[in-house]
Amino acid sequence: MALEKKFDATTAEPRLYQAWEAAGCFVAGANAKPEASSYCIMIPPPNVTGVLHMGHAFNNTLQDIMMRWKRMQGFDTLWQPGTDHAGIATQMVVERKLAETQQPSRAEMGRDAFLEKVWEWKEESGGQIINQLKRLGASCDWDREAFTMSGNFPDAVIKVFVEMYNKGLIYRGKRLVNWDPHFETAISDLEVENVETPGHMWHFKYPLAGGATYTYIEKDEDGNVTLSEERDYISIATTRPETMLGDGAVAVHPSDERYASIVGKLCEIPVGPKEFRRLIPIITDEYPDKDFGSGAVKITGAHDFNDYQVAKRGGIPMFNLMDTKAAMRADGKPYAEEAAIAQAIANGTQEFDEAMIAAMNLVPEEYRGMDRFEARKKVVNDITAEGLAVMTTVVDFNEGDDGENIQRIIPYVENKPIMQPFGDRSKVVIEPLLTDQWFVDTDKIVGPALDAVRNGDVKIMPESGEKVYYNWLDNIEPWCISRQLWWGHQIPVWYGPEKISGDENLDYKGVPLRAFCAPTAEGALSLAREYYGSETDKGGARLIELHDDTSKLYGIQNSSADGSQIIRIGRDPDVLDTWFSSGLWPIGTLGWPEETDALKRYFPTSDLITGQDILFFWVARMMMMQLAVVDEIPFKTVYLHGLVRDANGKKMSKSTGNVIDPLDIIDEYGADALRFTNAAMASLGGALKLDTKRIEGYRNFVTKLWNAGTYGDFKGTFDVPHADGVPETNLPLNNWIKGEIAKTREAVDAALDTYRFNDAASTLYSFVWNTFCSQYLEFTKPVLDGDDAAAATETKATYAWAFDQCLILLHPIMPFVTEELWGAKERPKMLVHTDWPTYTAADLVDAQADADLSWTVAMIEAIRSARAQMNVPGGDFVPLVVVGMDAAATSAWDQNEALIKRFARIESLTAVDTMPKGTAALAVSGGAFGIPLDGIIDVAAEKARLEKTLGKLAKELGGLRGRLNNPKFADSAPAEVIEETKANLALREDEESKLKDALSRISELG
RNA sequence: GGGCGAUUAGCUCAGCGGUAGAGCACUUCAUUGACAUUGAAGGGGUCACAAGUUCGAUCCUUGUAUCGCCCA
Repeated sequence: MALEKKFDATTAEPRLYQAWEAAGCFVAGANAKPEASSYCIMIPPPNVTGVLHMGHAFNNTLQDIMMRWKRMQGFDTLWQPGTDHAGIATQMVVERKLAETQQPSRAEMGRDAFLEKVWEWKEESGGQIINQLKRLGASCDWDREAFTMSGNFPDAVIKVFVEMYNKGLIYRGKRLVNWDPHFETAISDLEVENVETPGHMWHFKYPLAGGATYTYIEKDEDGNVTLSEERDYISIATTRPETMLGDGAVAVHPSDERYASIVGKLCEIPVGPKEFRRLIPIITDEYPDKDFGSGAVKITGAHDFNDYQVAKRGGIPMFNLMDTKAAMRADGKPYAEEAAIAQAIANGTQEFDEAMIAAMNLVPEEYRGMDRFEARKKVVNDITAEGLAVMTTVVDFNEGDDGENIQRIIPYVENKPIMQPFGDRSKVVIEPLLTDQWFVDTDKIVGPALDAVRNGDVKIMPESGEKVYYNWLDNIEPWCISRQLWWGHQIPVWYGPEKISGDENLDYKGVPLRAFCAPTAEGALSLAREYYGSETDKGGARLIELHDDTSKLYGIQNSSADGSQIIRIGRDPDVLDTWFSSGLWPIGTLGWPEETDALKRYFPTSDLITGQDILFFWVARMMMMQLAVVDEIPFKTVYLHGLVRDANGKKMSKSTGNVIDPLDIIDEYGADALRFTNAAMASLGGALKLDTKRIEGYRNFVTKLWNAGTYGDFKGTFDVPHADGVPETNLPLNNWIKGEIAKTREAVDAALDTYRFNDAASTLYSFVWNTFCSQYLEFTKPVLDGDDAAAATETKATYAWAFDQCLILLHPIMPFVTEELWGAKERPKMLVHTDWPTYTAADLVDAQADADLSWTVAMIEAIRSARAQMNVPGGDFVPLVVVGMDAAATSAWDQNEALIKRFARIESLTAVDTMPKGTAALAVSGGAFGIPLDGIIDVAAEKARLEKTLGKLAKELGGLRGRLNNPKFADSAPAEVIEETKANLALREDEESKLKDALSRISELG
């Protein structure tokens, strides 16, 4: 079969991929040797809404290289693919689509109908990334494609929740969480992006209760009084005035002398209707920074994470001011009533509990329903109008009518950058909000995850990743796992009213009090029956039912007409954080909790290849959860890589317009070129800057390989029948290339063994382009074109074999072009399942051939260099002379005379006693070689050339001699280093003397 | 503020105790022999700076400067 002149990636890639799939090449265990060890990679599941971007392309190229390599080696392989349901992202996409197509909104259609729409969307347009991965050549076992909302996976997720709940690793509580007002759900702290944003710091006066005053004294570092005045207020600085309505206290540092006299007193929140102003205590806490602002801070436990801690420590009530859209609350009793109760609490005359505080709305009527940012403006204006803003004096220079300076007194507002939290999906400002949420008690499960890495059971690469991992896990916070969404795994908890202790009465206060956690509704029912007592126990007086409207959440206590009691339990409407289910990806996709064959064979998995940006989101959580659930590590090695950036190192983003679409790249350059580029970029710890020039270069490499194929085809090497073994050879040329291939195979394996994809790629690039094409291929020409039939036959067979080895070794990185070339002759197996070679350099390197060919290559290069610099016309054949040629050189010459003559354009070699005048000298070992150029030599050019070479040599010699002359070097350096240095020196000295001779001879001419 | 990292050729990056490599770009030459998506030859670097360890430092240690990322 004759090869096409060019490789047509566009048509070949889909054809080859189909052939692999049709033959089941990627199925788990395909091509495994009997009794093979397993090798498994879990794909980092892309969002079901995802489209392939450069990061995926990079990540999956590396995984595919490992898979294909291991599969050829005969491991029992599994590359487990699948997608993630991606709670927020998917819900967002479907909601947007409903809006675009004028369908009822999510709220209008209700939970069940909406979920149906999501599933519809998923069937129609979800998972398009899967087909895009195929275009990249990803050799996943698609028969096993998983989805976090399908098959056994949801059951596994629910089971884990229930087990962790029963072990006390999951709890529910009212905590301050990051609230996304756009999606109206809690999110975890990892889903918050803190961005420095221009902001303001306002300074307000909180008047002391009852008009009390104190002497406010400020001192400098030396204790000298710089300010002393009577004040009837305490000055507070805040970036969030709208939260003042929920203040529970003002805090100062215990060592702050300025305020010591008023600690314990009450002050007034200077906002809201004057007759209902609340008084709050001035307390001490370690949190305020004396040097920041006035040193006094307002404590708003329900709206700030630092304040929350202070409020918890100090037993200060936390008043929630906002609704789920982060607008000022509009529910509850009139402000006057609420404020009175709050005042009673502050005075200590009213007891309070969490539920009571949560129900209170301390937003004055005039603010109710207002957007939080509008409310901020209004608070500032109201306080300023009342004269309670701290004022400052500014001077407008030369602005007066007569050019004089004007002094103005204005409110003191600092313009300063503040760290503003944004939702990573919604991009709106996150509001800390006090809500009931489910948490994983990470403190209890973090230990084994840390130990597994510390003791080396799991290795993270690059090593710096381990440090980052420790740092995060050592300081881990509880993980908020409930989301107020519909798309996801609904929390398997049903609520009913709590029993009053020791009594059979039920205490229903409108909030869920008793949780029943079970995998199914039936399970929850039976837990509830057990708890409340069954109907028969109560003489038929009590009936336990499921409430069907989960959005109403909670169990309801009813009494029916006959006096019997009906208790309803209702399911928690919330769903689990997507990362909770992703955290179970390894066991979940392998069929857990069933003891499946796949689980036994492939778990724990081998390598995890993923982006360092999800080390915390995913890797750490998989570690914690797998260890918590099945007490085993999920994988042995984690390979972390960076973000793919553009050629200038900029993050690719739509708004910058620098996004490179991998599918466009595949269309233009072919998947192999993209894959090779990815491999070449993948140095451990390096930045990933993608330059299309580089892709173009590797596309050229694909062409180079193809052309080496067409050369072979042209010379008949594809007529040589396929053979698995290494061919027997006699010609030095063929002996030599076998050794070179063995060295390359070892280098590639060593590189892939240590995940140095870039080393593997550059080894192969350099071998194929330089050694194979520029040298070996060229050197076969005289033989294949020559008269020695036996030599030609041997060389044809060797070329065929050697080229096959190139295809095999390149296949993991460039599967398409290699499979296509492989298929150009009859083969026992497709390349994808061809055995990876195990020959070694020790087996195949022929020392003599190696030395001879190296010398030959050096000789050709030296002659070409001299010719080019001496301006000897390229086509001319010139004579070569030598003085004192040694045995090694003679042997090498004899073996490879034809090659040197052909490729360096030499007509003859003559041994002479002395160099003829006007000879261009060659820096080659084994004798003083020269090209006689009498008459045509450019004396000046030759002198310059020799001097330059001598200069370089002198520098090198200086270093070598310096070392050897240093007695300490001889004492301390290892023997082989000394030997090597000595040998090197001798060689260089010999070269130098020959060149010096040449220089003096040429000088005679000039 | 805490943590992690980077600084090597014009550009993008490898390397790593024995004074430096690749690709691209650049210069010169080559055009019927697998390949112009090419071939041949060549220029270009006190490896950020300073001190230390060492026989020897681009590499190890410490410090400085600049830049990046993550977490507050």
